[in-house]
Amino acid sequence: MTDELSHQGYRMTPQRLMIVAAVENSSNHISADEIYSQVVAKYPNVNVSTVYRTLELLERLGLVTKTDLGGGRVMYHPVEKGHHHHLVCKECGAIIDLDESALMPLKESLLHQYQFIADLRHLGILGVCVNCRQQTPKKPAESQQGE
Amino acid sequence: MTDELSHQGYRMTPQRLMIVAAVENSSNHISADEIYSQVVAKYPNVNVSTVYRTLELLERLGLVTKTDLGGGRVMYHPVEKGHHHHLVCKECGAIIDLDESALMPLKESLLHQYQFIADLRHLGILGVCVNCRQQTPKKPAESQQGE
DNA sequence: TTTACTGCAAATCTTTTGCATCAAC
DNA sequence: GTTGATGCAAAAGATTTGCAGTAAA
Repeated sequence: MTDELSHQGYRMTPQRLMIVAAVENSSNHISADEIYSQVVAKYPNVNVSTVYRTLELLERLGLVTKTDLGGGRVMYHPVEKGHHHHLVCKECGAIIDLDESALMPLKESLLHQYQFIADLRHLGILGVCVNCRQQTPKKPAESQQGE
Repeated sequence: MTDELSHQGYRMTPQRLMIVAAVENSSNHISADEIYSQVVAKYPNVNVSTVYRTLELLERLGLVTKTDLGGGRVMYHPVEKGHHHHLVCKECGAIIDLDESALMPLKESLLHQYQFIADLRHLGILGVCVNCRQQTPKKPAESQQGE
């Protein structure tokens, strides 16, 4: 990503480097807020607006994608890590990655029945995961709400 | 809905009646903001917070569901009208209703392969609709990769 | 009369923007 | 030295909340 940036003539500032690193090191998806926290830890002067501006740039260059899983928090993930989808557990907030192939039948049926080209990059499916399903007791959900 | 409310001991205020009416009369999905606009037109004194509080109540009572289609606007729709899903066109913003049956195969495969109980009431699928598909082919990067 | 509901204003929370300054090239 | 990038503060947009007054039952 940094190569791509400098290649395209963008300046390589320490802030940018750290933000890019945060996105690249994220397992899969990361919010602007999480990136900000990470960067601030080592570079107390950075501002959130820089994070947003950098993410916007990365998105414009096609290096990261933005996903709105609902709940008022947009997630970012590096394109180079490939596409994946999310099963979001509404009990415990866990995010399970879903293989692309699981959605191909849906994509095809939408295309044939509705002539709709589904962009399944941005898909989050809400539900209940295995663990929460078995431990019926409701945890005082900490991470998510968007019921 | 009004029956249900008064039945449960909630007070029937004119504001509440109008908010409920707005939700019931909406074709399918309506935002808090749209409800507010409708209500304010006839009752200039109502406040947005009343709209939100009423929607929260209706949701708690299981009379409406909340759907976050992304883009920072939450949509509400009456449960009694049955579930439906949305195909959201990212070109023109059109929202196409999708029959529940189209998603049953997905729901089942998620259950079997991931032991995940998908709550498909809250699903919005981004993509490109028929009209926009036939017209100006815009961003080559996006439509090509099928990312 | 009682207290649930409302309006208002102010607070959140996430993201954006204007602007003067600063630093990458 | 240019001018693109940053920090700061303030704005914007959606939603929430504290509080005192009001009206439904």
